[in-house]
Amino acid sequence: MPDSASASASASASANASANATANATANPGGAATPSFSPLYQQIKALLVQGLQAGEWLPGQSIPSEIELAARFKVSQGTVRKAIDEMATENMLVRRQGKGTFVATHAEQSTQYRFLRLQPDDGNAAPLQRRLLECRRMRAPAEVARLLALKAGEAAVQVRRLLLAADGGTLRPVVLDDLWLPGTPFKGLTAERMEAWRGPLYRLFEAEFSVHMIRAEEKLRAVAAPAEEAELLQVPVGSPLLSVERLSFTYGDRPVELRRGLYDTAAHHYRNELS
Amino acid sequence: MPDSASASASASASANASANATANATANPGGAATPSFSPLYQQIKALLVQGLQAGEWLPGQSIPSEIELAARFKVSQGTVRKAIDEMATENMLVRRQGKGTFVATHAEQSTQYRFLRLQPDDGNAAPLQRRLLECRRMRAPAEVARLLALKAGEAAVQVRRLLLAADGGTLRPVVLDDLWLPGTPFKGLTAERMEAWRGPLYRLFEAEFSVHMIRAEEKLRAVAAPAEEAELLQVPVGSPLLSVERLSFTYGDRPVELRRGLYDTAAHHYRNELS
DNA sequence: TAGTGGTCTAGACCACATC
DNA sequence: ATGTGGTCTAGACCACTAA
Repeated sequence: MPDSASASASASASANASANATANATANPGGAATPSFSPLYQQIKALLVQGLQAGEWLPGQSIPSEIELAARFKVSQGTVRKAIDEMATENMLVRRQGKGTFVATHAEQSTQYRFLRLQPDDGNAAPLQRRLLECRRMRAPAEVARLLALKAGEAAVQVRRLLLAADGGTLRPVVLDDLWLPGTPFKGLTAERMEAWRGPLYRLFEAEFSVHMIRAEEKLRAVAAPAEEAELLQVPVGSPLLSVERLSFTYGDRPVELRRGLYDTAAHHYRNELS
Repeated sequence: MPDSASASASASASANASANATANATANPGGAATPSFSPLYQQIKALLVQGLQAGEWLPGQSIPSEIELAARFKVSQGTVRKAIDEMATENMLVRRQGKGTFVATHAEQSTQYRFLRLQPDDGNAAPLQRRLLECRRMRAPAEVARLLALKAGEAAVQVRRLLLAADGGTLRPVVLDDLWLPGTPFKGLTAERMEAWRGPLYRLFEAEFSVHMIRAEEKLRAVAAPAEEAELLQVPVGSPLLSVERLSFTYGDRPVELRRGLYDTAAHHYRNELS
């Protein structure tokens, strides 16, 4: 981003471009130097991400127009455009022709359950019912602390819940989720708060705790249902279940949720696209 | 862009652009018309895909430079660039600064097993051994024919194989794959041909049958190991296995492979990235 | 040194949404 | 009519590769 000298307002990024290019050219011959170079549009992108992280623009709101951002950062509209393009393909921003560019949110219908890849074998899109089983604050177990980058013994919130599908009048459990959330950002999270909430969990996190999930990694395996989980899912002990361990990240690639789901794939499957 | 008069060779894409724009503007007021409009770079992209499909440039080879393509299609370099950009993000092309743009291939180390999301729980990247169990031509079963868009009773090739991991000196089966391939493009595919082949299967398909997989859809579920499959995978009958049904597509979004894999996830997991 | 892709700019015009 | 993103162009210069 802007060169270190330009401490004034909005930091003439154009000057930086040349500065960076030079730095890059001169740094490499010195040995196995740091990469230490990024194109202008990457610097702009970083600034925009900072803005998002700082809450300058909230999910659902629009960011300034390309022209305005170009003026603010003292670059051409095309450069801003390229920065926004990347952020749009990463689902951090959503462009809407004629209206503006908006901060992505888990509120809209289209992106509501974009991290849930489970779907019914028949195309029925009947949304799943939720049933909260547990929600308590505790010290994060070692493994959880490690994955969430918490200090040993730091506070965490543990949540357990069921997702149920309407199956011809009766509700059949399909997913058993265990969540761990870092205690600090999720200070006021209680069972009541969750029970009262209508809508996706990630929307609650956005709206009430300013935590926006933008990316996740999942590890899948087939496991045999343990006794307790089998009972909750109403399947025989030892039934094959799909285990999905998810680590979700927010803006700075900071992990903010660990989730272990057990999916009953008798009438559902996990859909994935490869390219 | 080029004037609309340039109707000469190579399908002056520019002429289309204006034509399309006009069509679009006039079509909409008429009612719920077809979309029937695509920007110039999409038209260029379509032409490039046609070239790939026709085998004008083969996997691993370079396509003409942006400047040359711009001249050929009578558009600006930037328009060609945008077309190539999209194809690169879809993994159809690979850009290499200073060298050129190349047709993607399953030959290179980096993209060798890009459709195989299974990996060992420890980071060991020891490649899997193969063992071919079966390879025969047959009439495609109804379900297979449907998914591969074959006519009922058309010829297909069925392949069954094991993938095994080196586990401290001994080989342990990890994956049991069942493949169905359309008989026509895979005319000469025999067990001997596959046995003799060193390298990824998809590389063989590219090199010997001109079938290049560029995209796939997978459906995952947890299942209990049936007797026959359990024995092949050397696990107890009823063990939980990850079932992965994959449908792979080549250039025109034509399905060209149906694969059903059973993964033993005792020491491996299926990795996925969500965004 | 020449050729390739990569970045950046400036300006024109189109498509869409809103007032 | 105005403002937004979307497309297209033309040209300059940088970074990388290979001869």
